[in-house]
Amino acid sequence: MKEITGLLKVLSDESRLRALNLILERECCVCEVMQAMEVSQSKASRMLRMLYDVGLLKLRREGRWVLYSIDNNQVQGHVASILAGISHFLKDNPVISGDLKRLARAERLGPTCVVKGYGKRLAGRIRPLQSTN
Amino acid sequence: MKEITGLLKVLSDESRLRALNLILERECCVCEVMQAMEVSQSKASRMLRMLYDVGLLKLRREGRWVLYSIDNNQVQGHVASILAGISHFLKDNPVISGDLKRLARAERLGPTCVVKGYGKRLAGRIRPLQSTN
DNA sequence: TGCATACATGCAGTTGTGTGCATGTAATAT
DNA sequence: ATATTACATGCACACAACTGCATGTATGCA
Repeated sequence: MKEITGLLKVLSDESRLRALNLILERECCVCEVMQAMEVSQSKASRMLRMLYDVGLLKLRREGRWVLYSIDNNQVQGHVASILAGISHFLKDNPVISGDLKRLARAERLGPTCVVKGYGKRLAGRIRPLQSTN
Repeated sequence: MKEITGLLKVLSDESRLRALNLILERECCVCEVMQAMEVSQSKASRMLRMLYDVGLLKLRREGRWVLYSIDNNQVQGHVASILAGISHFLKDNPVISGDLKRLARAERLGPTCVVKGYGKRLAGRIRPLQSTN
């Protein structure tokens, strides 16, 4: 029972749905998601972690990067049909389209890619362009 | 976007999923749901109302009763496949089975059916057997 | 070995959610 | 009309969720 309610709870957040949609497009690292969605690094990391925790994503390390992708061993049967049902609501949505457009331009350069040329830690300083959500 | 997140948010609560499952079994009034789930009248009313508000249920009045049932005009296509996916997680669940068993014994007698013989208002006094959830 | 980078996470503040209690509303019966 | 019944809802409180900030951890490079 907690299995399904936990899954639905994670999926019932717009930001996490947007993040999931990016991963459905292709494997992503955290910094690509934060660029595509224009959110803070900690938020991007947490969204992916929550999707991972309910078994939707798997991860692999590649150098300094952590790459998240759909865990097709887990996303099967009923879970897959739920996701399929959800993803149809995301088609033709301007927010989703914008995310995908920015993802195409995103570079795997980490949190500092948005504000370059600083010698100091910046991860916490990258702010979402709109503060809501 | 709010359409799908709102739907998932309503579905991400165990109690509401149990209530939905009862309505999937058959049309129910509020007092039948409260008996089957052993919850308070206000909680039963609110759960059904929330399922109604996101378009999963329709209602009709019959005398003093308000009967909720699946709104098959709305529950189609992607929404239907999401519900189908969810309902598979509910099969063979002891809580769900208990709800259905009590629903079979439930009578359409209103909130007072559990504690009979009182001359005074009782609706607010019917308490869930377990206070959790 | 020290530093930079990519990601994770503890903490705190704000906001949202779930629920009981009490009461309101609408329909029916006497 | 008045009382009773079935359901709805305002209010308050407790608890959970979301997120920014600051910092921790792990990997790679010079």
